[in-house]
Formats: sequence, structure tokens, C-alpha cells
Amino acid sequence: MAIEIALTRQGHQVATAATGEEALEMWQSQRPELVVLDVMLPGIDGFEICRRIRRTDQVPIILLTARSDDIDVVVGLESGADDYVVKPVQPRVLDARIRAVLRRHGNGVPDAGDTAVFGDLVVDRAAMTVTRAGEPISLTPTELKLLVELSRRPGQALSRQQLLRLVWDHDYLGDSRLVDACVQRLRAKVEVVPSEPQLIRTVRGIGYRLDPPR
Amino acid sequence: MAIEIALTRQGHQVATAATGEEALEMWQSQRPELVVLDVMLPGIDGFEICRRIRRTDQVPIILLTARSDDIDVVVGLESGADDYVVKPVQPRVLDARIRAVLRRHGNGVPDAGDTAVFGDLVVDRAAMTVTRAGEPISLTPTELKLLVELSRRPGQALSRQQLLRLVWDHDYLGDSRLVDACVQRLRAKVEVVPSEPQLIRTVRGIGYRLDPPR
DNA sequence: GCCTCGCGTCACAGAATTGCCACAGGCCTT
DNA sequence: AAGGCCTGTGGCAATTCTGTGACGCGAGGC
Repeated sequence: MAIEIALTRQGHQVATAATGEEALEMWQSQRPELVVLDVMLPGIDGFEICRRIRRTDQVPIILLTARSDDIDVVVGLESGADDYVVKPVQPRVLDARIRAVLRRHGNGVPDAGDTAVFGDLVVDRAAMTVTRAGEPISLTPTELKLLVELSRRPGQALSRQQLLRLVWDHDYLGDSRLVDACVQRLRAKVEVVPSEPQLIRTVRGIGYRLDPPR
Repeated sequence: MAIEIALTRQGHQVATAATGEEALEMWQSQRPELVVLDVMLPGIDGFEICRRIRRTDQVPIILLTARSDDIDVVVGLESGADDYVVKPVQPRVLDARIRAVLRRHGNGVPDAGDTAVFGDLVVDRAAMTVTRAGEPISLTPTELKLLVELSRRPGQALSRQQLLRLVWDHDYLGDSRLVDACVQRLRAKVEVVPSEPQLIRTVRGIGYRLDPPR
């Protein structure tokens, strides 16, 4: 449905269930980061699913409904949901609410980051892991930090100066190959063909840029 | 105003500020459990207050507004609010949202006996017990607290800094091997092969992470 | 077409992290 | 009061990582 497409475009990985039973199954098998539940589902209704999940799991749950009944809101939140959104909802509003719930989840741990997707490369800033085509890639701390900072600003060229400040916490930039060297090491692990980088592009005279594919 | 009366009737203790400046003052002096902010306040606006509070405090914040603009919702949640409610709002709906936010924050209703499962390791945060393959494991208080905090954020990398704050309630991080030592002791009891940890993974340069298996 | 500057690449040695251990002080129990 | 369990600290070694300098190539500019 439309919501799935919109969320995918926002960088979320989405799996959809058609019925309540299916939803419970998928939740158990896939252990999602967050659950968006339509209240009016065929089979078990959203409230009940919410309560069942809550019995054993603290996963963030957002209830979604066409009914704007106040009673519904109260019941929904009482059954353990973290938020309750009334349709129709703008994709970016839903996304903002998702991010807010994720941010708050975990007692407000700072940097409860989200994940960024670049083709088959996934940067999970919460777990601090990187995978390509599902395969985990092992990066050194500096490489990881560099990739994380780049992934926070997709498509934006970052100067060596900026990268030094963000990743190395330096301010001075000598005539140093430092950034280049790290980019090179990163490319060697992340790019399919390191000599022809598709993700981490060089911006001549400036620095580097992490491009979403196509 | 009406909201104040309604909230008081629901059993909350309420203090009201007339202007933005006053709100900031009261927040600092009274340290409330939760803040309900009207966006359109005389003086500093709600968004800004929200951001300022967030700079130093994790107190739950609910934004309240007459405008139902989507942009507003996004901006509000981005400035760190936990929820965003559009007026007019039924008192019991606001109350439900307040309770939901408090519940999520761990201040309000105590955890409804949640347990986290990691393979054959079970962390029961209600009973404060840990079992592996059904066998109870005896942990010291600190080890238990550490495991509980990790289990609350499965798959999320936590820095030593964060762990110190969560488990030890410190803020300073010397060149201390404290976290490492405790992790090591925990691993010795929890991991099948302590030298090859499958559950408590180290994230080099960051800290540790409790992974769900596979 | 040539020249210059910027970038990619590589190897290496010092530096930084982390696992691991032993120990001592503190707290609780007996 | 004595004993035992925790816990925090410091040290050590192994491992990994990082920054640097040198070198060559290729892209733009003239």
C-alpha cells in the first residue's frame, strides 16, 4: 500500500502483513525495530495484537486508524502503544512520528540513530554495523565513523576540512593524505569495484560525497 | 485554563506558566515529571522551549497546538518532543497520551513484566532473573544491571560513556577499564564460549552491543 | 599537447584498544 | 569480629589501527 512505499522511500526497511495473525507471526520471526499497526485489520484487531506483543516485547508500536474516535485513542494507548496516528496521514508526518518514537525508545539514549540505505549497502547507525547485500562488513572505528558521517548527509559533498572536524575532531588540515587514506580503506571494503567507486564519490577540489545509487 | 483543571482531576499535579520564559524558569526550578507545551505561547515559542529543554534534559515533552499543520507536527517532533497533540483535545485523550509517554519513559507505570530473549538466554526484567537454556544464572548486582540495560536496547551499540551513565550513574569517563572488566565478568557467566562472545559483542572504538542471535 | 596540481596507493612503525589477570578495599553476612 | 563476596584499579600483552611520507598517475587548465 501507499504507506509501505512511502516508508521505504524514507529509508526504512518495511515488511507488511495482511492479517492480524500474520502480523504476530512476522513480529516473532523478524523482530522488527518498530511496528506500525492498523487497528482495523482482518483477523485479530490491532488493539489485541498490541497487547499480545506488549506481553513479551518492548518494541515500539504505532497504531494507525481511520477512526478518530477519542475512545479509540485512549484504548489504543492503554493497550501499550507508543503513539496513535489517525489516517489520513502525510508520509512525512508518519516518518517524523516514527523517528520520534525511535529516538525516545531506550530512555532517550542520544544518537539512537536510524539506518541509511544506499542500494544494497545498509548503514545502521544504532547498531553501528554496516552490511552489503545482507553480508556484514567489518570496519575499523575510524572507517565506521567516516561512513556514518557521510551517510548522515547523503548526496552532499563534504570537504576534507569538514570531515576532519566530524570524524577526527581536528581543526587543522595540513597537507595531509589522512582523509584520502581513510576513504581509500573504506572504499576497499564497501565498494564493489574500489577503483570505480559508485557510492563514495570524489569531488575534485572539495572532498567526498556519499551518493544514493541512480 | 480548562486543561489544567482536567489534568488535575485526572490525578496529576499541575503547574502552569503564562509565558515561554516563565515555562523555562519553572522547568528549571520545579523539575517536573512531564512538560505539556503550548506551541503558541507569548514570548519564546514552544518549539524553541522544547529545543532548549532538550539540550540538557530528557524530561518527557508533549507539544500542544491549535494548528494542525503537517509541517508543525514534523518540526515539533524534530525539536525533540515525545508527542504532538492537536487542539481541541478531549481531556481523557490528553491523559492517555500523557500516560503513554510516561509509561514509555519508565517513570510512570512500572514495566509490565517484560522479558527479553536472546537465543537460549532469557532476561526477565520483571523478576530480575537471568536463565540460559532454562538454567538460572547467578549474577552480581552490577552484572545484572549491565545486562538489563543492554537487553533494553538489543542490537544497539552502547558507548562506554552511555553504559557508565546507565549502570553506574557516572558522568566522567577516565581511562577506566571499569566497563570492560564488568563486561568480561558478565561474559564469563553468560556466554557459551567467553573468548568468542556471541551475545555481548564488542564494537571497537565505541563500546558494546547485545545482539539477538542470527 | 604539455604542465601542474590533486588524488590514489602502498608500506611501515608508533599508537591506541581491548582482553585478561591479580589484588585490595569495602560491604554484607554470619 | 571474621570471613566471603563484589567491585574498582592498575598493569600487561596481544592485536589491531592509524597517521605519515613517498611515489606515480590522471584530470584539468592553458
